Order: sequence, then structure tokens, then C-alpha cells
Amino acid sequence: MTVTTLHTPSHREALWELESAFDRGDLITVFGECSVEYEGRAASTLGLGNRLLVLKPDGSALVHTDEKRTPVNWQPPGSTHHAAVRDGRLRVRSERTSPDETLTVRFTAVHQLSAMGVTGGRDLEVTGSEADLRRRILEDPDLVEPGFEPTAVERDSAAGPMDVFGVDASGTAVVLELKRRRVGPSAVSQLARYVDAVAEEPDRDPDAAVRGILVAPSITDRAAELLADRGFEHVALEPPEPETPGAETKATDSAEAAEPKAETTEPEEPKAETTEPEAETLGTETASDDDEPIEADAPEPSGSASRESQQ
Amino acid sequence: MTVTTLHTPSHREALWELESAFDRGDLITVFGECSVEYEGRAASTLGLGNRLLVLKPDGSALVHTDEKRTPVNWQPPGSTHHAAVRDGRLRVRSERTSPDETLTVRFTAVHQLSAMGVTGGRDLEVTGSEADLRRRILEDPDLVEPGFEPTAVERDSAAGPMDVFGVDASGTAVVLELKRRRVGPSAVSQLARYVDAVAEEPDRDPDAAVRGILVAPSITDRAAELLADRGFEHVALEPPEPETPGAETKATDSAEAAEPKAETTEPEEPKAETTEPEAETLGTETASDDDEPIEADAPEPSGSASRESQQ
DNA sequence: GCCTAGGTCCCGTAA
DNA sequence: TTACGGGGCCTAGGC
Repeated sequence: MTVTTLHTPSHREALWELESAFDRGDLITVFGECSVEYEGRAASTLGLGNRLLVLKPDGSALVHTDEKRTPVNWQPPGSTHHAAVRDGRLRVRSERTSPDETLTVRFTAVHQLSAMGVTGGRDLEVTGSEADLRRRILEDPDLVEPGFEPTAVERDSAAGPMDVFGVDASGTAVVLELKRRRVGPSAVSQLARYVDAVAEEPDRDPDAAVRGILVAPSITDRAAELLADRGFEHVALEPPEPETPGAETKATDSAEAAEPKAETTEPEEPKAETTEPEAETLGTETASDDDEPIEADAPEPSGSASRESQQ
Repeated sequence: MTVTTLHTPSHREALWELESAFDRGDLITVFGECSVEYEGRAASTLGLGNRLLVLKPDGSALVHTDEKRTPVNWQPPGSTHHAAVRDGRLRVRSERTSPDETLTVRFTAVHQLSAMGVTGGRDLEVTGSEADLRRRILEDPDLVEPGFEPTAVERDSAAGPMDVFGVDASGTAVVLELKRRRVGPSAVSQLARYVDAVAEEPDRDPDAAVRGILVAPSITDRAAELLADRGFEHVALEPPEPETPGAETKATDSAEAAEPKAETTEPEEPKAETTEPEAETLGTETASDDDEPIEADAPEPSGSASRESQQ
């Protein structure tokens, strides 16, 4: 693995290294004293200070201070990086079009410049998303309510696509809005938009009701009021098992669901999903182990360092 | 400025340096081959690959690949960083509570480790925000429509706080929802929530109308339909500044300082709107200069480098 | 701590 | 390209 590093380089030296790093497609970090300007969708200025600039080969640019997860300034992927020496400073500029945006970083001093060849390994696997929650519901629609039958996912409406659409035990249309986490008023509005759109569809009996159900781990008080005003309902449900199944079971919210689920029997054959119903335990991991047995069990064999946050 | 850098250190050496860097409150970058695990609100795994790990003294942690502006994994500020050598690997772990979340980065090889003392300079000045749009409207309410009078900002309702509340020339209540950029259906829903909440306030004449106006640079077709369905209106207006109306005028700090903002301190009570709103020309720049005269005019005196995005 | 909404949101997906 | 909605969103401002 090639890593090129310059310590307190002159602007010319830094410029030269940036040039070749751009050519190599390296990931670049520049640490130094700089001011930053941005102009595009908005505009901003940032006075002199020490920051870390990261330039990625895909055109991304990040300016980080010593605080916050979000960069103080940035440029999204697809931008074009330029470097030059102007007015006695090293200027790095990242530009893009549609929208036209320019990020300019002017270094009065470069403390360190590194260029690294980075390759692949971007295959992140995530669990606990709204898609996981949807899978869970499609596999066992009774979790929403006994007799619920999903008929479509992402069904389009005049107000946009609905997460899940279906009918209840009495044949009434039901719109589900799913959220992976606790939600507020905006989720109720979103649900209302879809329900209203369905209710007004021309081929529908104007007198036929359309139910709206917000499926989320929990909702705020205000959201509950708005939900009640519209005659909508809330079903407490969350994505399956982001926490490891072994220990640390946190099904605390299940109490909110209250409704004794009449045992998760064979789903009413949800047309759209004929998968084996036993998959209700989709979160199971064979031979699950605790978080890190090797490390957790081992006594400190080689020392350890820690630091407390000081915000 | 102190910068400590280790090249291809042993895990023990890296651990030692991390320890002291934590103590110093340095900003740390670690570049190497690693796998990443996250567990908390969701969970994720990332296989072996070369990445850049950034550890901030405020407890933030970022794992960056060679692509995207968003880190592939991260930890927000307030987390606590730990380092240790386990199973022949350098393990960096960042944990936080409420919610409980853990980020674990295991390095099989460290190509470079740097620690930098970063100080201050976080005073970012931004223009073009929704707050700027609101200022613009409060300074000249006629931009919304002739005779409009704002009476409150962030006025609370049963559905949440409204951006601007006021009355039109005929005395009818008006709710404004402001957006700094082009908007879709969600903004219409948001406006509808507020209008409905105001309309149902007990002390209000049930027959009295409440108007809803969406103030944004533009809206999508679907948003326009939803807006029309509800009888709401759209006023095309954007924040002052970010877009360059004339010839690349970009509000240098000097111009802003020169701007007689005088008592522009939030007319909380615009009722007494007797003042002649000469501030209508708030977008004017005195002695505007082009983007960067020194650099732009100068011919390439010292070389330049550029790189095209390759995505 | 929770709630509410903005953001240069970023990002993926589909039309 | 635009549109639309999810996100481990993050962040700021109230309460």
C-alpha cells in the first residue's frame, strides 16, 4: 500500500504532490491553516484556522474542524478538484455544475499532506432499515392487525407511492406508512396525503372508507393527536432485531402493541408474499455468539487506551 | 503546529500514539486496512478494505472509503474512543449512550497514523438560508402580496410552529410556509397541517377562512396539484444572495458589513409597520468585486493541477 | 432529555 | 435529468 506524506511542504511541493495524487486517483488529506469559501445553493465563508481537508478520487471534498460529524464545508461527488498557488497561498478548489457550486480552500500553511491509494471494499451490509420492517410485515401481516392483507408495496397514488397498501378483514382499504423509528407530525401528514389521494381516486366508491395506519416503534404526543384527528391509527412495531439476538433483548415497546396477537398463525396467504410463514423468526442467527468473545473474554494482554469526550 | 505521524507502525506503536493523542485532544487520522462493525439504532458490517478513520476530540468518529461525501460508518459527537490490540489487530472502538451505539474498527494493517492539534476557527458564516428568506419577507411583506402583514414568526399551533403568520389586506388569516429551495408534496402537507390547526382553533370563527401560502423558489408539478386541491397558493421567492443576479456579485464580507442592517433585529412586532421599507434593496452590494480578482486576473505563475472526476 | 423542523442535507431508485 | 422519500440522517433551538 502506497502512502505518500509531506511534512510542512512548501506550497510548490504540496502543489506538485497534489498534481500527481490527482493523476493516481488517490485519496488525499491536507492538514493546515486555511480559510474556506463556498458558493452555490447557498454561500459561506470560514476564517483562518487549522482544518483537515479530504479530497476523494470521486470528486468529493470535505473540510473538517475538530468538532462535529458533519464537515464544516464540502463538495459532493462528481466535483472536479483543482490546485494552484495564488497570492502566496496554496489554493484547492472543487467545482461542479448543476447546480453550479464552488468550494475554495486557501492554505496559508500546510502542516501535512498525504496521498493514499484506496481500493474497493464498500460493500456495507445494514440491518434495521424500513425495508426490514416492511419485510417483517409482509411475512406476517397479522402483526399489523388480524386479517390484514397486503396487496401491494410502493403502490402509486396521486400523492406519491405508498409503503404498503392492502385490505383489512372487512375488505376496507388500508394504507400503511412505515417508519423505522419514532416519528412526529410529518409522518402523520405523509400518511394523510396518501389516504386522501386514495379516497379521491375516481374508480372508488366515494362512500367507501380508507383507513390509515402508521406503523412505527412509537410516536410523539402531537403526532398521536393529529393521528386521532384524522381517525388514523398507530401500530407499534419496529424493524427486527438490530440488537444481537443473544442478549440485550429490547422488546420493551412490545407492551405498547398490547393487543394479544392471537398467535401468529398461517398468514392469510398474502398474495404478494408466499414465502414460508415460519420465516417469522427472520432475525435468528445460527450459532450466534456474543459481541466479541475473543476480545471480551481476554484480559488486557497488550495495553489499552481510552479517552473521554470533553464536550 | 504539532503533527505526529507514524508510517506503517506496529499495532503497539499505533496504540501508544493513539493513547497520547487522545490525551492531547488531537484530531487523529488512521489510514489502513480494516473491517468495521456498527450496532445501535441499526446494525452494519463492512468487510476488509483500506479506509480512512478520523477521530475527533469531541468524540466524533468517521470511516471514509474512496467514495461519497457521507462516511460509510461513523459515530456522532459525544462518543468515547477506545483503542486496544486484540487478536493481533488494532481495534478502535467508539461508544456512546442514549442511544447505545458502538462502532468498532479493526485494523489488520495500519499504513499511516497522524495526530494533529486543531484549534478553533469554527465560525462559519452562511447566507441563503430559510432564515434569510424570512428576513427578506419581513423587511418587505409586499413581496408575498400587496397588503400582507406578518404578525408573528414561529407562532405555535396544535400542529407545530409556523414559519410566518399574518393577515392579508382584507384581514383574513394567512399562514406562510417558507422553503429555501424547490419543494415537493411534503411541503404542501406541512402547510396544510398548520392551516388546518389554525382553522380549528377554538377562539376562531369557524366560518372565517385561513389562507395558506407556500413561499419557495419553485414547486414540483405534484406539489402544485396538491396545493390547488387544498386551495393554497404558491409565491415564487428565494433567499437573497446565493444566486448571482447580475454579474457574479458575491457578497464579500466587506459588503455585508457595509450593509446598513441598522436595527434589522427581527421586527418581532411588525404591527407598527409604519417605517418606510427602504430596506427593500437589501440585496444591493456596494462596490462589488468579481470572485477573485487577484487570482483570476493573474496568469498561471506557478503551475496548476487538476483532475477530472471519474465516476 | 424530548420535540420540531431545517439542511449547500446526502443518497438510492424510478420514471 | 427530475422527483420523491429514506436516513444509524445531523444539527440547532425550545422547553
